Amino acid sequence: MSKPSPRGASIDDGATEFATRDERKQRTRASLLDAALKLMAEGRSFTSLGLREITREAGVVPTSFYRHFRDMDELGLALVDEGGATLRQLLREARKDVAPVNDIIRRSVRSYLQFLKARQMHFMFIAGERSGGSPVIRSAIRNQVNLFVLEMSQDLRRLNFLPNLSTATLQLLCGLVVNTMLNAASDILDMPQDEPALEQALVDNFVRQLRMIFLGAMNWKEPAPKA
Amino acid sequence: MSKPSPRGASIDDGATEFATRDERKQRTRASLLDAALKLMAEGRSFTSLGLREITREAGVVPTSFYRHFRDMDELGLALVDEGGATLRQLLREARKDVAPVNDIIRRSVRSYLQFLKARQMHFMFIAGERSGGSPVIRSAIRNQVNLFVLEMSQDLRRLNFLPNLSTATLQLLCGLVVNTMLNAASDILDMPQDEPALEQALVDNFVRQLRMIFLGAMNWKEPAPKA
DNA sequence: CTTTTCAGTAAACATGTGTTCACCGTTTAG
DNA sequence: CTAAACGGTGAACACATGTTTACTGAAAAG
Repeated sequence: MSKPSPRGASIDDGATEFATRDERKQRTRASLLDAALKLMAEGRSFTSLGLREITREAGVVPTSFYRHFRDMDELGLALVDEGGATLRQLLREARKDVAPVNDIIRRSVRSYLQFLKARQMHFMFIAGERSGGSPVIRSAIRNQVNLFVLEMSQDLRRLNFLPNLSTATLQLLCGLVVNTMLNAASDILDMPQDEPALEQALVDNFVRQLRMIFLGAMNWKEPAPKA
Repeated sequence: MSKPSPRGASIDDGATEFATRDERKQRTRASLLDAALKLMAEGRSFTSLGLREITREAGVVPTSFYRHFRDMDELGLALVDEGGATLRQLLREARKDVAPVNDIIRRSVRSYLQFLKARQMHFMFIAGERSGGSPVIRSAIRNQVNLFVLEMSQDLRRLNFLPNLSTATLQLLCGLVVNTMLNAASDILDMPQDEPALEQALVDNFVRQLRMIFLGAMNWKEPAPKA
């Protein structure tokens, strides 16, 4: 009659039995974070999540929450950190596919989509709470995204991509690309996932948008610095 | 002499006194909508708003809510309608400033900013709930935004702006512009409003992003239709 | 082996929630 | 002028919420 919790990872993995105390703690911490993400994936905003709701979903008693986070904001910030880590990982992944200068965009989009599917919830969280919800986590997300933009522009510079553009302009370009990326993310993740035709349409549109942006960047003329 | 009101010190507005019943109803309906917007402006997402909270802010008793909306979703959809109307009004406004083909972008941005300030909350709502929160209002917003993109592209066509671009490409361009607009909106509205220097930086960045996009559009080559 | 530490538990609390119901007083329609 | 329609009211309901307090039992430290 054991009704296991509906979470994906089953509770006793076998490994659970022989885990050190600290490992166990990190484990329930992670399941709290996962619970929050899962609830958001079902169409709720972060600010609408309740503490009890999360602990219920995570399979612990409400009071356990306080062993890990002072309040909901702290949990939200932890989620932002995870999201930031995901973004950085995406960037690290992208650094490998630098070889063919030919059809970069289409290639990059392909690996981005792959990454997007693998971390659906993180992207949903970032894209969703970037402009809505609690000011504190909103600004934390903005920081992470700005950092991402910065790193990306540095990568482009290092690759000698559009070498005649100033650093500021490269950052402008990357900001535009990242906005487009995140918009596309929430568009794509919102789709019924059994409609490959519609998804393909969205992806094609995404690719064309990027092409247009890069076309603009390639034809950009740096203004002479004002006297 | 006015006859003494039985409820004692009631503030008559003059206007309130001589309103027809239906006008009064629309008035409290509007104050419910405004209350919701105001609460969101204080840094909450729509899904986190409570029915009682809204009626409290609006100055009516909770049960009155049901005289206007079946539930919170219905109120949310009403807000989306208002937001859509705002967008359409922005477009109508923009149709007037078509004369100088010279520095269109800077001019358009200026009037956009003016509009943005005047309807802060609507834009905050649209930009904030576009990717987060309840699926039903999210998709409603998406509809309104798509409609806006469509109308805008038709306007550009009518103005013979970039006449060598196909309709699909014009829509692509407008989608990109609208995304950039909405992102800029939430960036700008988030700022402490007594920092004109930072705001100017954001606006400049916004203008440059648009320039880059339009540059891309101007250099766009329509692909030959595939055999 | 003993003692301390500490993640998770159980019960209780004050307060907030959405929704229902019968009711009132004015506006509207006949 | 009378009767109906109707926007707004107040009390009540069953239940959910965040947080506190004291407790448990196993892992870690001595």
